[in-house]
Amino acid sequence: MYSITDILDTRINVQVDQLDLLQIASSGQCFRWYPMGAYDYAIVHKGKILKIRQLTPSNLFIFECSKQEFDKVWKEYFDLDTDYQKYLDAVYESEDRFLLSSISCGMGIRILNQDPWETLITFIISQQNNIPRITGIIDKLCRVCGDPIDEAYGEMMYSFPSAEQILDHYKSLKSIGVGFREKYILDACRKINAGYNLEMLRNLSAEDAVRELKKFYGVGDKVANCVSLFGLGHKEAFPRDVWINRIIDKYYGGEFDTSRFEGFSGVIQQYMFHYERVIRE
DNA sequence: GGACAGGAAGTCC
DNA sequence: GGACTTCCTGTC
Repeated sequence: MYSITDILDTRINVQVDQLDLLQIASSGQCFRWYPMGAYDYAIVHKGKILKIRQLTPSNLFIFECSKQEFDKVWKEYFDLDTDYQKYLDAVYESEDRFLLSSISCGMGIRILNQDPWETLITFIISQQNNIPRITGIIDKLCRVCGDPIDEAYGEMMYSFPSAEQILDHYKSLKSIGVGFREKYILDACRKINAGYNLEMLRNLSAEDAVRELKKFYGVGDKVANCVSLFGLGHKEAFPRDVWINRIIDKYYGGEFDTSRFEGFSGVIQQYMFHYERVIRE
């Protein structure tokens, strides 16, 4: 899955199978990757900045961080302890033509383990919205409400704001451009500020976690599944958005059987989503 | 270049 | 089934 090939004070070299930064950056699951070149990114996560470079076309990566931080933060973020080959093998065995094309096209996509609070707000913002604009709104939200962390490539990076920080700047939400989603964001902030613990949703099944998340105002089936998949580690969560519904109509006659990929259909979903978007362009 | 219309990882009522 | 904020993108 991965092996560390070299350790220095401030960077470590890692060899990883099934990881491609450009693929993940364009897969629509994360919005805080700042490209510094196609295979060079500054990534903000849990108040930390990672500068990472992929040495293409190899599967070698340079993580600019300590060994300790790699073990504590980034290993989990990139899901490095998960073997993605077994997901690919399941698709090979299925002999499903659309999925075979999807994984071929999306080689190197992983499901990142992002922060559940950040994914909740991010995917509330994503509704009825497009990816470039989502990215811009999230960036503004962090600049206005978050804490400055450090500079990366000459630009200041900000943490994703807490519920309290967003509430402190609630008057700025309009100028940030969140639009009609403002009331949803504020409701989520108040719930979290009152002590709601999203982390506990990890202990539930994906189905129960989705049911709980849908109690948030402005969180429906799609957003709840995204939070479950990208923020809570529930790989069986299967977000159905317009793209996925289009795929199911077009290639599967309106019915897609997720039980073929018990426990990881969300991973398969991500390859499907990515492929349909790529071929549409 | 600048105006304009269409549409966007949905949800609520 | 219509309304919802705002702005990115393609088109003229």
